[in-house]
Amino acid sequence: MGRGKIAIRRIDNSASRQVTFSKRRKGLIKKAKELAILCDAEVGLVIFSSSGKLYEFASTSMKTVIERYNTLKEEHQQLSNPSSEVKFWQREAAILKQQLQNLQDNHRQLMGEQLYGLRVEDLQNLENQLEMSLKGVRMKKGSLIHQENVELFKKVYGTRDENGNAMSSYVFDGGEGSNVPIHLQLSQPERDKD
Amino acid sequence: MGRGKIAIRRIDNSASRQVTFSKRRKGLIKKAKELAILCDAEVGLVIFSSSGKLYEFASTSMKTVIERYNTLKEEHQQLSNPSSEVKFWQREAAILKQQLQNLQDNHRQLMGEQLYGLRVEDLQNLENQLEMSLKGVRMKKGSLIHQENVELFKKVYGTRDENGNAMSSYVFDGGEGSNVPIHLQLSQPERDKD
DNA sequence: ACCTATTGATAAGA
DNA sequence: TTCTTATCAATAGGT
Repeated sequence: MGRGKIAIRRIDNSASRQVTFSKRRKGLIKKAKELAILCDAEVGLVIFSSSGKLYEFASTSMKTVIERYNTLKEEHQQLSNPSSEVKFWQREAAILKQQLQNLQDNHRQLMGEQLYGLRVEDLQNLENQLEMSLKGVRMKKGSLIHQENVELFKKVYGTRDENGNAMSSYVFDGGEGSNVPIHLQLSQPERDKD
Repeated sequence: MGRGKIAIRRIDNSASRQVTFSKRRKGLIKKAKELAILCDAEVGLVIFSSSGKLYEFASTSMKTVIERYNTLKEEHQQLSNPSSEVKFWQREAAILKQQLQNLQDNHRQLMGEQLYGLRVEDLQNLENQLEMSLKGVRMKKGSLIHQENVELFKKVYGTRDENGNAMSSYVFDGGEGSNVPIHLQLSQPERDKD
């Protein structure tokens, strides 16, 4: 529903993911309200953004909805473990936080940001890494594009080869030492439905 | 959205209320799914029909969502229930783990690895990003090298030893492609902020 | 349940 | 973030 249709998969670009989140969250909550009013239903909706912020809607109250839900599900089993377990999870979280921090710094540098603490040597390493990555990406893109061309070619010319016509008359060498396997995948993977 | 617009208030006719409930419930759940996938959000949705039947959707599991919700709410009103604190840290760890996972995937792609699921379009975006990064890194390296040359120059010509002799007559030009490590490092790198 | 005229939601861009 | 607008998607009213 917009200037173009989009596939339902995680939006890579963080900024547009955020924008889409705002718009769709608003739309979703509006429709939840409408359903509750139009159809006299009790609705509870909880949304956590990827950054952990909470958004909620409840036609009555969230407490009521959750209690009704739990009652219906008869899920009242509580985990009962003491407080030393708290320390375990705190440590777990601290470790993960540190790893995240490191990776994020690394990532920002890879993205060409936050370069201020680096020495020439570090920058050179970064540059080399980026060049390697670029090479890999371009190679992959090249073979992918070629693959699509092959499929197109087959669709146009290659359909009938029972009568002795060659399926294809050209071969892709993969360029610069390409060792990417070529998958001829004519059909799209099925998505879930419901 | 239909043959005519309708006011958002309870539908009196029981039959059409039921029909509308079915249609909109389905639409609402679809959109909840899409939001979760597109925006990497955790979504929980509970719907009780006016006749009391339960319908639900959760991007992870309803149990997880409700626990996260309750934990967050308890946070807001002073924490420190022993067992809920455990849950809090478990959640914290889970969230961090997920973020780490996402970043790692992202990182591997930036490093030119794990390119197999991507479409040409994705690869093009990656390539563009890498080129931008490379540009930034090279620019930074260039200005750093220049700065070091200035420092060197000052040491060579601006500082003499006790006998008035120049310490060195060698001048480094630091041109493109140089990867000779030079440690002058006059200032310490700044660390992170929040 | 299926059909489509219409309204509603929203992707992209400013 | 908000506004606009071209397009795609959801659905109201019928069959």
